Amino acid sequence: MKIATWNINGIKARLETVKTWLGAASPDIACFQEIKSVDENFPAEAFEELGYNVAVHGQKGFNGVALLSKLPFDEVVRGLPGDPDDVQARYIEGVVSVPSGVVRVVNIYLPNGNPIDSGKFPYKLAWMERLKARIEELLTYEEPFVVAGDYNVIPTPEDVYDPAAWLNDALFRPESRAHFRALLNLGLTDAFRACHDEPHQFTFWDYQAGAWQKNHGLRIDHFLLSPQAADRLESCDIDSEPRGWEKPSDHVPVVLELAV
DNA sequence: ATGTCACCTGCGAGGTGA
Repeated sequence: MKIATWNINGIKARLETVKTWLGAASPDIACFQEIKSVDENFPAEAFEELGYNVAVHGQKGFNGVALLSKLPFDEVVRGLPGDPDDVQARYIEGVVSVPSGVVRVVNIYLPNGNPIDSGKFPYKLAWMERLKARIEELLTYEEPFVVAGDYNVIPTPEDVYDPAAWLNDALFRPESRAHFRALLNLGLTDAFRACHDEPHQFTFWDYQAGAWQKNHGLRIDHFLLSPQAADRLESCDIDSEPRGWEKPSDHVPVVLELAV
């Protein structure tokens, strides 16, 4: 089973690009972040024509996540549990049945957290604590699950082109990295790092200052796997090609293969 | 590098978020 995650930076601006990539890569499940659309305006029909079931958790103007699956959803959860006052659309879960049982796919758009002297940074860290609590709950099911998405966290200095330049950014602050490590310490596996040890493998290049041309990138889009999913890991790769296309997202897809 | 892009309001260009 092939599962993809991609921050598409606006479905309205990216529909043709996304359809082209889906047609070629043909993942069984796709996790999109930053759809920047309300549910009603998400072009579900365009993806249904490609053979996908569609589940959306959107909001007006920014944020928003969507799940596409060639298999029907047995269950969908919208919104990260733990704070009824949080209105930001950054979380959706879907469960599908596979020959070996079930696979749960958690799709997240983790808060950016900049600037660090604003309320956005504590919101990010609190969101990560709520995510940890949800993952602890899912671990009790002892089932395969993947937590895919734009984490807005650079895990290590090898995951950024110039660590010194990013020390005071919410994506690389020690607090953000510690919260990310706390997820790994629950027993989750960083799928990309389980498959690749080369430094400077990036999933995001800023639109500004020729970042793509200079390979000034970050690795901030991740798959974290439960033990039962990690046992089924076959491959995890970054597809950087779409970053060079016309009208690209600033992120590229990451693709995971699980034996199910 | 003050470097770019997408979306909002609302119809022109500035604000927000990344």
